[in-house]
Amino acid sequence: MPGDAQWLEREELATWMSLAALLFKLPGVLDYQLQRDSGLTHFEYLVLAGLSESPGRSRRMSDLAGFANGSLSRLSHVVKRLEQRGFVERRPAEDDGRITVATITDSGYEFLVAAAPGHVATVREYVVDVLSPEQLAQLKDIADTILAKVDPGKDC
Amino acid sequence: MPGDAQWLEREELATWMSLAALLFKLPGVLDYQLQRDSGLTHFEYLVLAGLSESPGRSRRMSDLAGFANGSLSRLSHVVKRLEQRGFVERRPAEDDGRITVATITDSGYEFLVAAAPGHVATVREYVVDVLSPEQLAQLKDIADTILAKVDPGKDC
DNA sequence: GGTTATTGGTTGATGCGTCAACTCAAAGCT
DNA sequence: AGCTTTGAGTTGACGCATCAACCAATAACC
Repeated sequence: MPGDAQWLEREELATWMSLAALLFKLPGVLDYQLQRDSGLTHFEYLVLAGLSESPGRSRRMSDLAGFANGSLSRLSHVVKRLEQRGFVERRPAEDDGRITVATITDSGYEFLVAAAPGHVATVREYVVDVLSPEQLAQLKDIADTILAKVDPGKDC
Repeated sequence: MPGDAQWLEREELATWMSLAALLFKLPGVLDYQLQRDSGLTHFEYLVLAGLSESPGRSRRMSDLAGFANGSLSRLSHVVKRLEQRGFVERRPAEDDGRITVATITDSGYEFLVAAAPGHVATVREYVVDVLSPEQLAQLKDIADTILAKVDPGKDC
């Protein structure tokens, strides 16, 4: 029923359908490229990237989970796999035994460096380079606005 | 190709990180609400919605897969589950035995109608109502632009 | 100071998505 | 007609994410 808060107006619906389609398809494109060229998930890539740019190439698990936008549980599984591949190491923090600190290894770092250009090129090809500078700015505002609602307390 | 081909500028990177966070988190919010309140996936919801608004409440599988932004394989699995729940029926088309036509049942339709308000409310709460009309228009343009690159030949 | 609560992470079962292999039907070809 | 090719959809195995239960270490509290 149009006009009712219970439903979406035509314009609203059209926008939502476009966004929904984007949410379904864009992750697939990114994962496909990374998987094919580097055997990495987008999430795994973010984990390695998050470690590589941290001081000491190390980061505690919760922090890393926040950075990579995933749950701690998910991260734990993923880091275990990355550890088995020799890309990451884990050890408890000295001052607090509850905390686990993950560190990217040299081979993990090399692997990331090898994977990065292809990933960046894909991000450029499908997102950055198809939008105007104005649209990029708009997109950032829009995404941040929604994220503030979805995930209050991060960023801000 | 604007910009340095290999890396992202600061602004570009910030935008991309925001979008990436959105891609990770927004689907979770939507799926969570639908799962909790109706025992449906967002994808399942789209499948039922796609059927409900089609003539004869029926649609062929490939068409439905396109509408719901998923692969035919994925749809086949999902429709099998929905069929087991009594929400959907499948039968081959009369004129072409290769084509499978899916139809939403009455109980599936009732179920969808019961699930819709909560889903719509969530979409409003996290997306539509936090953005200005201007931003909604921008978002649609942006999403469609990216989708045209991701998925050339659909829409537009 | 000993018990309880809380915090940080891990683990295992379950369910869904993906990929490749497969089936069946309809055209194409000769 | 036969043989092959293409198109539409299904299936099964495997991998990953989620959820809930769990464990360990620290902090709170009396």
